[in-house]
Amino acid sequence: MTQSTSKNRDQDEALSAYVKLMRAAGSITHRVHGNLAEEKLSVSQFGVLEALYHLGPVCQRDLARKILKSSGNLTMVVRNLEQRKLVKRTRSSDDRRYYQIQLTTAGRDLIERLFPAHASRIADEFKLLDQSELEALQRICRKLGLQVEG
Amino acid sequence: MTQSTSKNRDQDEALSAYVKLMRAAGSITHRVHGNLAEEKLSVSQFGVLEALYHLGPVCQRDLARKILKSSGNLTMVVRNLEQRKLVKRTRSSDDRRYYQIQLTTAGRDLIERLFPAHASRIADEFKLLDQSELEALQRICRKLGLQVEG
DNA sequence: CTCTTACAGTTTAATATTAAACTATCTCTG
DNA sequence: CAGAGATAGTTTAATATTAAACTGTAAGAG
Repeated sequence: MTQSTSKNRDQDEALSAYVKLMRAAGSITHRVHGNLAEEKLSVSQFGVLEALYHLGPVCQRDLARKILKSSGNLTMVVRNLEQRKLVKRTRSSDDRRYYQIQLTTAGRDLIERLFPAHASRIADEFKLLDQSELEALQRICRKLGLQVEG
Repeated sequence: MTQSTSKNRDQDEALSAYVKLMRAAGSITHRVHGNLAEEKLSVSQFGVLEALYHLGPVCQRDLARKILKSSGNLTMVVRNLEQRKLVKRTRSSDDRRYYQIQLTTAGRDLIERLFPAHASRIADEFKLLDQSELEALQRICRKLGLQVEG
C-alpha cells in the first residue's frame, strides 16, 4: 500500500498547512483590526472603504468579491456607509443594474486618516519574515487564492 | 530619504503579502466549507467537532482559542451542539469553573463520517504546491500565527 | 480567614452575515 | 421585436457573532 500511505502523508501535510494558514490569517486579522471599533467601523466596512480607496469607484459585486462577503451583505454594508455619508452610490447610466460606489470627501478623509496606522500594523506583522520568505509567501498564496470557485 | 523609501517599500510589500494571505485563506475556507450546509452545521460548529475529534475533551476557552471566536460565541456554539446531542459538557471536579467538552458517540460518528471528504477537499486545495512550497508555507505561517496577541 | 484579583463561562443587546426568493435590467436568440 | 436566460442588487428570515456586563469559582496576599 505504498500508494495509499503516500497519499495519506500528502493529505496530512495539506491538513497541517491548512491549519497553519488559517491560524496565521485569523490571528493577523484579529490583531490588525483590533482597534477598528474605536471608529465604529466593522471589518467589512473598513474593507469597503479601503477597496474604494485603492480601486476607485467600483460596483457592489466587485466589492463583494474583494472582501469575500455575500452580495446581500454588501447591500447592508454599503447602505450603512452611505447613511454615514462615507460613500456615494450612483446608478450607472449605460447599465442601470449597476451602482457605482465611491468615496465621499468625508470617506476619503477617514480612510486617509486611518490607513497609515493600518499599513504600519500590517508591516509589523510581517516584519519577522525576511525578503525571500515574503516573496515565497506571496507566490504561494497567489497560487492558492486563484483556484476555481466551486 | 533612502531610509524612508526603503521603509515604504517594506510596507508595500507587507500590504501586498497581507492581501494575498487573506485572499488565499478566505477563498480556501469558502470552498472547503461550501457543502457544510447540507449537514446543517455552521463553520464554527464543524470547527468545534473537528477540534474535539483531534484534541479529545477540552474546555470552552481552549475551543474558543482554537477556532478564533469569542467565549460568548462558544457558549452558543457548544449549546447548539449539545442540544443536538453531538457533544457533552461535564463540569470539572477539581476546578468547577471549567466544563470539559467532549464528543458523544453520535458526535464522533458524524465527524468521522464527514472528515475524510473534508480532508480530501483540503488536500485538493494544496495539490498544486510542490513539497518545498508546502514546507515553506507552513514554516512561514507558523511564524506569523505565533506572534503575541495585542 | 478574608479580601482582592483573576479566570471560565453566561447573558444580553446590538450588529453582521447568509441563503434564498425576489425585482429590475440587460442580452441573446430566433 | 418577443421571450428566455443571465446578471446586479434588494429583501427577508434565520443564525452567527461580538463586546460588555455579569455570575460563580479559584488562588494568592496579608
